[in-house]
Amino acid sequence: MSKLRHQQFREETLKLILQKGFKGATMRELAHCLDCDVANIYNYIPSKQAFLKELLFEMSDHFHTGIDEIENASLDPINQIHRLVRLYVDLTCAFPLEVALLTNEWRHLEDPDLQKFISERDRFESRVERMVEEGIKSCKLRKMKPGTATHLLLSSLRWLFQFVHKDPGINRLRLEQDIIDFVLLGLTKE
Amino acid sequence: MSKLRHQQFREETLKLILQKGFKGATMRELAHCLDCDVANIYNYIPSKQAFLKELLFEMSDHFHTGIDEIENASLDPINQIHRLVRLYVDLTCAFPLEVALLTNEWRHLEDPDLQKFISERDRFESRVERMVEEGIKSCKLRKMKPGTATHLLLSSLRWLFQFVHKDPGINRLRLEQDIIDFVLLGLTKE
DNA sequence: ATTTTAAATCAACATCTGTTGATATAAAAA
DNA sequence: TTTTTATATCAACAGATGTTGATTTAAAAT
Repeated sequence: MSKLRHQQFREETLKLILQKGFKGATMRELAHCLDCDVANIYNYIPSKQAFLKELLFEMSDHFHTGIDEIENASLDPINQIHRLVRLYVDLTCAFPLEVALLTNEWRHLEDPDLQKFISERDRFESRVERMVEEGIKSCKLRKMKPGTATHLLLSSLRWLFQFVHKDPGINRLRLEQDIIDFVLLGLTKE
Repeated sequence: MSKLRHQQFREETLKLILQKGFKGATMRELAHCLDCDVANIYNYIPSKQAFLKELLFEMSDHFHTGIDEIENASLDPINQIHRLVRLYVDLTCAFPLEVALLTNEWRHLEDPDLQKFISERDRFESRVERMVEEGIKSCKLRKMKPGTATHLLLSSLRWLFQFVHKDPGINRLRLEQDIIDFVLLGLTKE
């Protein structure tokens, strides 16, 4: 089992799914991209659905592990958000196509995986919301509804993979700083 | 041609597409939702693809018309961005499911419609970027790469329909203000 | 009352979908 | 060398997919 071929397979598949969506990316078209027969693909994965499931939960775990570390570092709210942004940027730069999958294709999971995924996703958002709440309570953050603030924060981060996809050689540190500035300071000159 | 039934058809279809994605929402399942026969649906639309196409370009036009007005009002950059946020919020509150379609399903268009859509979308983003550029040049906005600022701004707005979908009775004016504050001032207390 | 239009139903189509079983070749391990 | 393992190919299936044509019922317009 050549790791290299596996890697190439994974990348081509994710590229095609990004372009056409999970349901739109057919096994036959994928085989054409990989320049092999359809049946051959099943030497790499048990099924299309299993491929989706594995990658989604793998990425979900990465995010949860990352936020574990942030929680355990006992930082003040501002620095927690710093770290959260950095987590998102780092994961997106390391796995842009996988993050795109996470954002776009989770609804094609089948029950009970779908329900499990949704609850993990909700749990992640709750953890972020708790940080934001802390920040507002301690007056480090501007007073606003924590739910709204959390959604806006995460919404800003969700399309990061497009940056990285368009420009793979992007300066990660610069990107991190720009996003932190946007999220914390907004667009206006203070 | 009962307008009411048409409206109901449109809404059920969009709801199903939001839940399952365009390709995942099958005609048969849709028929089941509408409690009618599959063939009957074709009294309302010429084809699934035509339905997608019509709604996407309808929404795209709404956004362009909105930004036309903003450009013609000769406002300063800050107020232009105010108005842009309001445009997004208003359209999302008026057509939440259609905005979701615009965000999630455009890649299922077929050529040449797909190409046309993409170029319209790029044009919209360019128009926003021009506003942001103006703002930075005239020192009303913080100095940063206009491309990054634009993407972050639009990214924050893109998931608005989730707010509205979760809570249809949401206070539109309050939402507008919260978003404007986030986008312009960020999360921190100045 | 008659004509026209909309809305619904049924069975059926051609095509595309993911997936499999049997099998052959190439590479690696013993 | 022999044996095992990874990789590839072929043809095929069972089920799902969007869509159609012929036909009927219900409503609206004249």
